[in-house]
Formats: sequence, C-alpha cells, structure tokens
Amino acid sequence: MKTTGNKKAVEPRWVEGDVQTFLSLSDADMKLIEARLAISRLLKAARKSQKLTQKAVAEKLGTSQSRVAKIEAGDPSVSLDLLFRSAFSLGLSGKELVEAF
Amino acid sequence: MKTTGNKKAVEPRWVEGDVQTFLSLSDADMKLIEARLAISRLLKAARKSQKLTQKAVAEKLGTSQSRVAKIEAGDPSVSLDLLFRSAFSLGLSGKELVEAF
DNA sequence: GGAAATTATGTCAGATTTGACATATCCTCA
DNA sequence: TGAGGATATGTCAAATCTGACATAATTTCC
Repeated sequence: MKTTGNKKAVEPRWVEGDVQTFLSLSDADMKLIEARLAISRLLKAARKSQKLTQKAVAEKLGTSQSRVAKIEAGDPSVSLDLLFRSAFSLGLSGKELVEAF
Repeated sequence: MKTTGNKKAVEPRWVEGDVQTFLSLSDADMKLIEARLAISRLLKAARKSQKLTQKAVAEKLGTSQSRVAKIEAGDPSVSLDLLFRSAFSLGLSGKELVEAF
C-alpha cells in the first residue's frame, strides 16, 4: 500500500496532531483525553459483562442514570475522578485499569 | 502470630475502617484517596529524580509553585485530573501510575 | 406494531477545583 | 548566623464538574 510508482507522496489533507494543534493541547492533555476515552470504554464493557443497567450503576455510584450515560460516552463534563470512582465501584482493579493506558 | 493462649483477642482500641466509617466513605472513595496519595508520592519522587524545583514543574504544567506543593502534599483540593496531567508532563506513563494502586 | 425498558442529550444551580497571589516556613551553605 | 532559594499554607474569584431533572432517542420483547 505504501509503494506505488509515485515519486512524491500525496499531500496529506490534514496531518495527525491537527486537532491537538488547533485546540492548543499539550501532549499531557492529549494523553489525558485518550485515557478518559479508554476508561469510559472499559467501564461500559464492565457494566455490560456484569449485566447491569446504567440505572443500577448510578445507584451504586450515588448519581443519576444520565451521568452514567455521559461517563460511558466520554463526555467532557466527566472528570477523571468520577471515572475512577466508577471503575472502583464496579469492582475494577488497578491492573484492569492499566489496560486503558 | 494468631494463636496465643488467650481465649479472647484483645479489644482493638479502634479498628481499620474507622475513619472511613466516620466520614461515611465508600470503598470506592477510599481507593480513590489511596490512589491520589500514591500518585502524589510518585510525582514528588519523579520531580526529585529529575532534579527539578516545584517552580520548574509548575511552568511545565502551566500553574503555580503553590499548586505543585499542594499536588505533592496530597491536598484534597487537587483532582485526579491534575495529578495525571502532572504525571504526564513529568514524563510518567499511565501504566506506571495505575500500577501504583 | 408498539409498550416498556434502557440509553442518550440538554440544562441548571450548587459544589468543587483552578491558577494566581501573598506570605510563612524550611533548607542549606557560606 | 543569616541571606536566598525552595517549599508550604491560606485565600479568592473564575472556571469546571456535579447530581438531578426533563425529555428524546434507541433497543428489547411480546
């Protein structure tokens, strides 16, 4: 896929990092965003594997179904703190969370 | 260590979990608090091993020296988000962090 | 199909976290 | 001993995050 006969590679219409640049995010910021998304995916998977509804998780966690939905959606209004509390209240261990990084 | 001749074990003057109970913290809350402390220790160690001052770290991180002090002190006014951003900006990986749990 | 359950989205007031600043305390090295 | 750098503590207004609620969209069964 890489080596067609072309001398010059096609101009990329945009390059990786554009969003980061556009929003002027540091590498640390980017990593944090990725971590959040990874964790939210982990949480959704964990909930499903335990056959719980978002409502049930919300109760464990002391919050509302809608917030759990936002947690799983990677909504920016959800902090890492809340993500980790969710993870712990779902019984995830540090080891399992490492997967997200 | 378990089986001395005593019929009855000494009354513990307080049992583990008292603080938790007193403040009515969930297990998830406790784990989060422990995680925070673990990370703050890690951060302090990382900074020192890189021979940086709090001021220098503050600049990397886009904040003030005083907040870095609070980060390292495990001050409750510091969120997990900030702890992770600090860690990343010091070059620590997510894995290293989560393994500290 | 359609009712019921589940999940998603939007909004908001109150709570928490933020960087910044002032200032206090602790080091350390001459 | 003390001057200067490093670290700690307190405070505040602005920014962000929170749970709760309403309601929309989607999925699941019959």
